[in-house]
Amino acid sequence: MKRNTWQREAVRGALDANDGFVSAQALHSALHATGSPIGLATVYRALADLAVKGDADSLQSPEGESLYRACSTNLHHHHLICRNCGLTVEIEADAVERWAKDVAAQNGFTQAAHVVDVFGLCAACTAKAAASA
Amino acid sequence: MKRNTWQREAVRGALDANDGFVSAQALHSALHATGSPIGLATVYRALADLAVKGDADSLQSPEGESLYRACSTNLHHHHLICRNCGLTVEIEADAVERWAKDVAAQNGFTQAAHVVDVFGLCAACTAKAAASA
DNA sequence: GGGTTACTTGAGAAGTGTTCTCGATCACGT
DNA sequence: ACGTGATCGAGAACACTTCTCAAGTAACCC
Ligand SMILES: [Mn+2]
Ligand SMILES: [Mn+2]
Ligand SMILES: [Zn+2]
Ligand SMILES: [Zn+2]
Repeated sequence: MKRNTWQREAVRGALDANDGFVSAQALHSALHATGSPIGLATVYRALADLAVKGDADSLQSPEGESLYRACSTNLHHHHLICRNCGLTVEIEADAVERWAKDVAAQNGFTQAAHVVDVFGLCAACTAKAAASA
Repeated sequence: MKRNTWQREAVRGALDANDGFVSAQALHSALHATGSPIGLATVYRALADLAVKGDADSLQSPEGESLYRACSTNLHHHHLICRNCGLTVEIEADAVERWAKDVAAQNGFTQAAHVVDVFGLCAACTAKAAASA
């Protein structure tokens, strides 16, 4: 049985307050900035739990860090992520789903899972980069 | 100018001898097993160089480890990977390429890159798993 | 070939993200 | 309230990767 603690609520709240993908450490810093004394290990545990329960999506940044996000739907979908500010657009593509399943089956693979993410610079960050260049 | 050392050749050779994706540490172990005294840092450096030159493909395992592979083509493609034995099938899918480009453009994202990998259990590993179950 | 020089190597230290340990704390059913 | 076991948090431990720097050596020049 899972207990309700202010720590778990704080993590969920911080996730909800962020619209992009964030790392455990970034979330911990954000919480500390608001005065919360929550421990880093607890943030990691809470995020892992949320991901397992399906209440949060997680992915690895190109640099290998685990990022989390409270998504609007718990249906399977993918993401278009700004590598500068973390802004995220949820995308779904049945064609890609079918393709992934088919390519695995055609090669005799079972228990197939896929990683499909698109990283780029969002419009705002693109404009900012152009201005400072 | 980049020098030719037996270390670099050894890494390239070990990569070529492997048909699946392997980690730097696994490659280092394999080399040591053959009696090579090559250093771990050197393996990391050689693999990074190969990846930059386009002579090796790299991706992150679901566990966050960087894996490398000498692919048969240096054209853009993706992979179907056995998460048990590392066996890899190279796949290309123009439809996915187009989709990735379009979804980024439609949302105002620039400099889009995509991560598309399929992980599963190859036929052999599937059979082995069934037999031991 | 011998000398010069800058690139490369490797052992270990350091860095980074994440998980583990374990005594203290606290949620929750009774 | 109480008891009990889940949860917390500080720091240690871990796994992977990169850095440091003294020693080694490939490549260029003569
Ligand atoms: Mn999908
Ligand atoms: Mn592609
Ligand atoms: Zn952005
Ligand atoms: Zn396999």
